[in-house]
Amino acid sequence: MTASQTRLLLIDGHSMAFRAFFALPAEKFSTDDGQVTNAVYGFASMLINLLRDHEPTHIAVAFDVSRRTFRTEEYAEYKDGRDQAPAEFKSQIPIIQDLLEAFGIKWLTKDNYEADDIIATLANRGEAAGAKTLISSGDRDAIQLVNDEVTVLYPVKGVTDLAHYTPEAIEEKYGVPPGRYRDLAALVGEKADNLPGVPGVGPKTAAKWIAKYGSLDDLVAKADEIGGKAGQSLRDHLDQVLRNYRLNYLVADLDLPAGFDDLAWEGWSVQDTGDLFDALQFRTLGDRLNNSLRDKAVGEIASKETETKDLHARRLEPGGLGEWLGAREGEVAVAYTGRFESGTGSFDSIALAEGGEALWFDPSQLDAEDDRVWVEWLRDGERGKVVHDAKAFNWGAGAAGWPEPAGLRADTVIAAYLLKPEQRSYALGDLAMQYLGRELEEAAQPAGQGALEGLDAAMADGDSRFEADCAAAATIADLAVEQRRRLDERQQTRLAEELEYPVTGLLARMEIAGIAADEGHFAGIEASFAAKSKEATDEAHRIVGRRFNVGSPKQLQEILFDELEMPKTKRTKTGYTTNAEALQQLYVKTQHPLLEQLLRFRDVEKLKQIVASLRATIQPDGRIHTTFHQTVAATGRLSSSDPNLQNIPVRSEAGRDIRAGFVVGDGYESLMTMDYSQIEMRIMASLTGDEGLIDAFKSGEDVHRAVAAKVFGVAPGEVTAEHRRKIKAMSYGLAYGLSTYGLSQQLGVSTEEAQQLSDEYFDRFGKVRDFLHRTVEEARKTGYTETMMGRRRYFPDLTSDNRQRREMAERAALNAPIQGSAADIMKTAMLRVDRELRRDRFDSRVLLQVHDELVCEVAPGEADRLEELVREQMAGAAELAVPLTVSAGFGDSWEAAAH
DNA sequence: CAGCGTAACAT
DNA sequence: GTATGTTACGCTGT
Repeated sequence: MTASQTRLLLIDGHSMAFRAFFALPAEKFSTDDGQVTNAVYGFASMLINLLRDHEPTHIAVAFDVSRRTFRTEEYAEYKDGRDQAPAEFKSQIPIIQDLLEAFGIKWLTKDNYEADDIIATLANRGEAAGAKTLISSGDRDAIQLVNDEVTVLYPVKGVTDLAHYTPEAIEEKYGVPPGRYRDLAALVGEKADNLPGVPGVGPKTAAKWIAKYGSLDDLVAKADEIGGKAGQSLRDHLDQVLRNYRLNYLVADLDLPAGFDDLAWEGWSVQDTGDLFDALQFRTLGDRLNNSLRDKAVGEIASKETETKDLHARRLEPGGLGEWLGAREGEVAVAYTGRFESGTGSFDSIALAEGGEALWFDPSQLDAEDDRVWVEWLRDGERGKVVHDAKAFNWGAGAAGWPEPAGLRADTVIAAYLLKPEQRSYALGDLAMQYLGRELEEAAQPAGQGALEGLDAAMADGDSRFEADCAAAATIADLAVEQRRRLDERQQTRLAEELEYPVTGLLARMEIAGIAADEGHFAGIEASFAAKSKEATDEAHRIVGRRFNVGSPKQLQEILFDELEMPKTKRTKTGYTTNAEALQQLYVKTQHPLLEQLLRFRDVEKLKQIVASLRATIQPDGRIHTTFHQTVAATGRLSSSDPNLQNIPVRSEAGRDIRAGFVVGDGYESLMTMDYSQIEMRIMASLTGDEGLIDAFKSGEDVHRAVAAKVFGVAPGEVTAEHRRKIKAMSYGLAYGLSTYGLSQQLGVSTEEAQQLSDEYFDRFGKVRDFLHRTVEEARKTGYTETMMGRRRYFPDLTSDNRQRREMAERAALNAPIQGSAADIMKTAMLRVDRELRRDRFDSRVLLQVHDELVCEVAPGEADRLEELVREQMAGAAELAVPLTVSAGFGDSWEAAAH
């Protein structure tokens, strides 16, 4: 490119932003306060590339104003049938316009016209000024503008991969010169614009015709000569084709406020782009700008160390591990690959990185000396480690016979969770992009759950594997630094370092330990559930008079509502609900014996499935090793899967029978369960500071009875069971953001009665109402709620225009600090218990956590001491305004240990 | 036959 | 009305 030449860059802002919006996942690009930024990021990224690669002297970006244009006046259905652009997209357009201003780039709109018309006009002016013109547009209409001086850059994939549409490229792709593209488009139609073409005529036929007849005009004039179905079809749709031809013409002589000279680009503002990128939490675009467009910067670029340091990576030479580790001064980042599941795992490779140095090895190939050094390094808590998914690493370490790694200074998965707890994926590649703006090769993903599978690992050849692993380790190191900075900013360092990171190690041990299962017991109850299920099924078939799938809601609906003509229940998306509550109500109304059998079937079938799935997960060691997820529940709770041991039935007699299959393991004396009583309500009492509620807890009475006594103004002894039931529902409902409607449903009373109960409750416990109110208002202002230990959760929907979304967010915001604080306290308690158990060399151990309950395996002779220890550590896990009481039980099964 | 959404239900 | 995970069914698409 000669420096003297005039080069004009024209961008269709709307269409490129739209492409970016769908190319980048919205959930990975949003600011802490919930503004989605994926389109802005993609657009900025594309813009920087264009500026760097084409060095334009003049630039303009055109935007559509609204869907209504002169084209919709001629053809009302123009661009009809498109989905409404999502709100997450629309909100990004003004930000993109701010971005352009920070870049010193002119952007334009014109009432009644589309962005493409503006572009056509400006291209025209560019031509008059002797400029070479580039048009970046995702709209095919722009193709008609292509000539020797005008090239269209059309997005192929994403927004950074752009095809160069020169006249030759158009000929090649469409079989017509760009000047005839309109003719072709008129015949073929444009789905995106809701312009139907000639049925049966695609680009191939259209191009053939145009080649033969020269132009659309000539083709139309000789339409009668064309034979075949296509020819008839053309004659039948001539009006449509001519309308398409009129509409796809781009107006090239608009009256625009900016002349060609006004489009001259002077450069980007260091200050303004910096401010905007900060606000948008784009970490690396600024550096990319500095590096690729330094000479077009307006303002002073602050000097700064380059973030992408050269990495000196090498493979371990036998016996060299000690020397390499000995040279490390800071914490060492660990990346690993292999297979990991259900409390065990095996490593394929490990890469370590620190200070620009990386070391790679296959841990199964360590020589005796390196193995000794490695084990020693893992054990040494003074040697800091940073890992991406430490829990799975610990499983592998356990399986390899290594000591439990000590000195975990950061886990980049957990840190990402604390920073953004509702994010779905914390894969390293995503975090690298999100926090560092760094692309990571696919093969570099270390294998936690759901990461690199063995097959892929085998396919990656040795060199790419080595490089990818080392790059991953270096990335983990950089990621940890950036995350620590952000956690510091939010004062969440303690939450991370003193709570979440240590919990990871404990969870790994619990998962590795697993809980013993009585397979014989499970087999027995599964058979009994299966027999009962068959009974119910057969009986249901007999009543209906034919066989059908009792487990199919769809078939049930046909039988209940069509054949038996029962009253319709609440609607679901696909019909009418057949859930247990509805069936129960139908039974009350109709007394139909089929309903009894259906309910019985559902009940027993569910239990059967639970038992069957549990049996399937019993490992060869006779134990069930669940996986606890530390980064799934946005409130801070743990979740459990494979199998989920946090939803084993407890309320029904038959359900509790399942718990009897979880038993004490060999070498231990019993199981102990210990749980917090009404922890969420106690937290509420403490957070609200409501004296009445605090009193109720301190009175020593049953708390629901005490609260009911206050509400109804009677002595605790005079509270009826009915009173107590209502108050209990109300108290629990509070923390869920209860509505009077919801309460009335729960209690089976009128909304008036529910409203009255609610009023009476709040009359007596006013501070509770104030607190709930304040929580939501505060969250609306700051954008987030906070737990007792500073765990945050963001609620962008609190200011949504959509009532349903807003109210949903309000209820969740109300619940988050309560449920989340309970989670904080339980995690604290687990660590305290574990610390004491290890300090005093207990053989007993923690096996499970079920939100407000811990299940421990008791070593012989330790029961009394254990109970005292766990009770003390759980009760002392938080200083609340009310006592934090726990209750304990022992038994040789989980069921027997209940209390 | 896999993938996906829905309904149902366990905590 | 909060927060999850698992299962079966039945539709869509390979």
